[in-house]
Amino acid sequence: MDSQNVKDTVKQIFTEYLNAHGHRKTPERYAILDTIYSIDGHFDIDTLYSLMADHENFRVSRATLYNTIILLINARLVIKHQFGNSSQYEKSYNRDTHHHQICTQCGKVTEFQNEDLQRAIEQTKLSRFSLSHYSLYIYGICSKCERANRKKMKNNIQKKEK
Amino acid sequence: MDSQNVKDTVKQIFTEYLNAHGHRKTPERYAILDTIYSIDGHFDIDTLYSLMADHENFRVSRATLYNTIILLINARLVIKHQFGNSSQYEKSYNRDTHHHQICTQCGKVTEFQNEDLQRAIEQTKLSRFSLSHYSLYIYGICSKCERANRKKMKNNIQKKEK
DNA sequence: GTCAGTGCAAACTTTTTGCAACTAC
DNA sequence: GTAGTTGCAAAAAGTTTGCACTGAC
Repeated sequence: MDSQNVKDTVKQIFTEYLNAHGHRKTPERYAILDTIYSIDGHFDIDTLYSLMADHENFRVSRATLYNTIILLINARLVIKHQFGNSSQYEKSYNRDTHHHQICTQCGKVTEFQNEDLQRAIEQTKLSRFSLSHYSLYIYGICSKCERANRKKMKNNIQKKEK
Repeated sequence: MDSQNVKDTVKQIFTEYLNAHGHRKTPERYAILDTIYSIDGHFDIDTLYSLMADHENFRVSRATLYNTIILLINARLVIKHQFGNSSQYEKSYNRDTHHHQICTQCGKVTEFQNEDLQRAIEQTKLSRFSLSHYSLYIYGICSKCERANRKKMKNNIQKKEK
């Protein structure tokens, strides 16, 4: 599915959601949805705010962004993550299931896919709970920080030997 | 291992950590560690603050709690979660690996264990990344909210029929 | 004695809320 | 016309920071 096709489809899903829940179909809401589906990867409210002001030339208040994102989450078109300080979001329609690798040192988030893992999670029997979605966060040290640490440690030892 | 035994062990681990990193061994730090290892399940900074003031009769400032928690996380004695608004923490030494089920409606967090799932995650090959720990959050609707929703929906239909 | 650590309050950041103005229906 | 939405500013909530004081080493 190409990008425009996805945008049209999510627009339709959102319209149905708004209708079903008696919400109004405002231009702000569609502009926000469109912008979000132009973003690859994660974003936070501030980034979205700037993106809309700069590129789409459509100014919406932060309050509206927060309000609309809640609707989009309920409509299953956006998912919310909470690594780092501010909440991060990402589009969820037509995206491959993926997991997150987070470096505890530099905070860098990397996505990866693993079908076995995905299958294992989805096949897990949950008692008295109807699953909607899930997030797996794997914490550790990325190779870049690992290298930096080794270098640092080496320097420290050399200093001590002096 | 009984509770006192665990407390003694983590105290020892913390002491080693503080020594190794040239940090001071203050009474505040040990009181915080002790309180955390008296708590079952999750807690946030505010809860910890109240607990220490009320039960331990040991007043520490929030700033110190934040500072100390970072040390404890680095010493692998505490892990941090970020569901809901405020950061949640839990002790991590001598705890069984578990996963989290979060109700998107009422926010209730339930823990569950599943060895197959645990094995699948731990066996996942990660490229250029040294794993330290992981969190799996499963989102959905808990049975309680599910029931409430059904009831609500039923009422709505009855209202419309009038 | 020195400097890391602490408490306090102020600052900062992110998110929520109240209210007047606006507009989709 | 009316009630749901929006923008704005203020408030709230959580966390960080600056600074003077304290106490672990």
